[in-house]
Amino acid sequence: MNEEAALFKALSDPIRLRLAILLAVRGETCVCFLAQALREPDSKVSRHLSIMRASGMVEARREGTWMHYRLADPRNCVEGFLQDCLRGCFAQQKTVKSDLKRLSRACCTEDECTEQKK
Amino acid sequence: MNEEAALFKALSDPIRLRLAILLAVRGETCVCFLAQALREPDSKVSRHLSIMRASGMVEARREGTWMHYRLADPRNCVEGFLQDCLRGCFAQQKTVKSDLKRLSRACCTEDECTEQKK
DNA sequence: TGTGTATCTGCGCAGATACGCAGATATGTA
DNA sequence: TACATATCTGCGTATCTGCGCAGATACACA
Repeated sequence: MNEEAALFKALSDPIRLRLAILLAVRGETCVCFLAQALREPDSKVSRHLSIMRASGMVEARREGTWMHYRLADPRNCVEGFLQDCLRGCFAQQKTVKSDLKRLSRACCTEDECTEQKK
Repeated sequence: MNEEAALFKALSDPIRLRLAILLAVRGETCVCFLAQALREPDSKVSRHLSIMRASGMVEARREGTWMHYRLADPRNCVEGFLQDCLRGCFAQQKTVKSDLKRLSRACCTEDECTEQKK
């Protein structure tokens, strides 16, 4: 029960919620792009991502100096519901739309953009 | 965005999560039965319920000395997802099963049981 | 080896949170 | 009015949280 509560706690901070939505909508993304999307300092974003990682909600993959974060595959019913919720409920949210726009712009001013988009 | 985060925060404490599940599964219930179901003191349960109420997630109705709490009707997509999650994901959870069993027992040792069950 | 970029972490502070306990409040009944 | 029941609230304390800042770490490349 504490583990489930920890999942909700991982989404209980506005910064973390925005990060989770971006990862849910856009898929794997590296820290610096997320920081630009949210217009928050790297260190703050990094710290929140590590909190989310500790809850098991996100996973990370290193590629050179970049760390790519993504939502982990749902391990149970609750995580499935939450990810559907992140993807389905927030697209029209004003803050989220701005975040997504800045994320696209950040990615596309970088060389690895094409690679980033697969 | 802060309002949505507040919803997750309301479920980020194990006591509140258990309360929300009971309300989702069993419907309107009064404080003393919830306290017996969780085996926690009334004052603690009452305080957590008031936190949930402040987030808009639950509503209360007074009937004599009893206060009946229930999940509020979903006001948006997120609240809908969360309530479906509460109802759908936790039924088999060990703690939840115990809570539900104690809740049934508590209701049925009281005169207003029949009324409680409608 | 040294330099630069991206990311993470230790620290101290301010404010939030959860707790138990005692007492206050609201209501019903006599 | 007085008393009982159910619920809520104020208080003090311990713990947790989020923050900015500075510096540490990890990696690529020369």
